[in-house]
Amino acid sequence: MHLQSSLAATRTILRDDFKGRSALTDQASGSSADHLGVAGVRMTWRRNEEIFGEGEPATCVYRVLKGVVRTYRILADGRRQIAEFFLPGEVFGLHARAVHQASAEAVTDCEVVAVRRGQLSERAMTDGATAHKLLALTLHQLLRSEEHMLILGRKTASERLAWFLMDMAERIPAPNRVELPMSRQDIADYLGLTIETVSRTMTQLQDDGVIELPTRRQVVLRERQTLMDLAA
Amino acid sequence: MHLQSSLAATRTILRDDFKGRSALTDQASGSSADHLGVAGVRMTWRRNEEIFGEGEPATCVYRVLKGVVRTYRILADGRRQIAEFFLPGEVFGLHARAVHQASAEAVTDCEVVAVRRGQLSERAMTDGATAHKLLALTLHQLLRSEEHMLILGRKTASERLAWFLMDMAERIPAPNRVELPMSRQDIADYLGLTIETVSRTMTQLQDDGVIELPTRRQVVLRERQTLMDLAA
DNA sequence: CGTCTCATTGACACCCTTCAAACGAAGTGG
DNA sequence: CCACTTCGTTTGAAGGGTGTCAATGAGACG
Repeated sequence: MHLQSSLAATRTILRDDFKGRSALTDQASGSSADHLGVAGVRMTWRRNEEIFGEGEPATCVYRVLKGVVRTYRILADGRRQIAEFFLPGEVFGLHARAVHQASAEAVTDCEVVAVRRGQLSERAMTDGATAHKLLALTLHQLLRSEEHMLILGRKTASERLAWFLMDMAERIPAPNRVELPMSRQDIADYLGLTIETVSRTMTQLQDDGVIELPTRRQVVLRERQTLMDLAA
Repeated sequence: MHLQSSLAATRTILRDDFKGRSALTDQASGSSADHLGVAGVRMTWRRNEEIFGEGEPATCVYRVLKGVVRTYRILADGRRQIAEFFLPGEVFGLHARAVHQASAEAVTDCEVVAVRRGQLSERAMTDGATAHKLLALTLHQLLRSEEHMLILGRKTASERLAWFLMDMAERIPAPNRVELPMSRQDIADYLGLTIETVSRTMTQLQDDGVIELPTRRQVVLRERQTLMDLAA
């Protein structure tokens, strides 16, 4: 668990070093952009920077423009569960309470549009279409998290990884080749495994001819059907 | 896995035997009731009866009046993950596209109010308050499922069980005594464990003096703090 | 008192984790 | 351009927590 503890330490450093600064640059670079029919502020975050933390007041809802974001929960001893990765076009920060129940960080350098929750709910109150859209986004997330639960509760390491690869392949439209934006540690924390198991399972899938790993961040899907069967 | 397979078999039998019948009685006993500001139909279901199945058209949103409901997903080989238990007052059936993505069954004999999705979304379109309520319910579910993910991905058997017991204790208001409405198999499938591990862990907690098990369905919380610490 | 279902307990196996070391790619400074 | 460092990843060996298989036990019901 010391790996994750050091990760947490890194995070704290990053927060202290850069957060204030980017908060400024964010404001500076903040050209207005449309998001759910509400004017939003464009913001940029660096790799591993914290976007919001558990317990902070939830002021905004975000949409990813470029890059990838992770949301997660963490235990006192460093055990981390990544709830979701958000790719360009996807919306995160939808939370029930006034206070964030999870943390969000930039997996890669990224650019997002932020919309004030107040403005959004105000608009939703009067505009049925916006309310509907908001509900649809939330339901989509709920749907995904229920599938995620099945993965975490009932699937083996290779099944989890196969599901993950197929899911990424669907979400990043690219024929039989997936560029993974996140580290092995992120994948492990997303799938409820250790980094070693992720690595070993990757190698195993490669040895079986199911996938190919030209570089550490690239995966070639050799036998889609095998992956589909595993992921099912 | 044969235990779960036989469970599946039992379910099929129950579906074939009773579903048609209760569908009739449901209509018969259907007195109108209020739910989310929309008139609903009161329905009753027997223990282990299927309320809706994965893949069926999603016609209704439900609210529990009496009894307990479980929603779950199941794999081809019988592995089952229970997403949530719904207690009196709680709402289920939200998570849906046109077709249900999970199944729902009665854990105990139960009584629910069903509201047509069509009517509900129609009302939500024009009434901001209803839309807001609907969104809040969905966000609450999402919040719970994210915590559930943390449990499934990162916690040990005793931590899972402690969390489960504390959660049930909060939801069923009763001082230091929890009446479990569901079987060990249900608990196992909710927590991503086997029935044997649930049983062993229960016994262990009892041996440690943390809980007491007067009957199989009753749990006395002896050391709430210990449970809280484990569950955290 | 039998039967059925569900729960508990035991013995053993195994998948995944833990601990540890080696490896490799990327960046830095000489 | 090459050592050197650093961080992330891979690989190995060993151990443990949970699963599997099997038998026993305990309520519920007729």
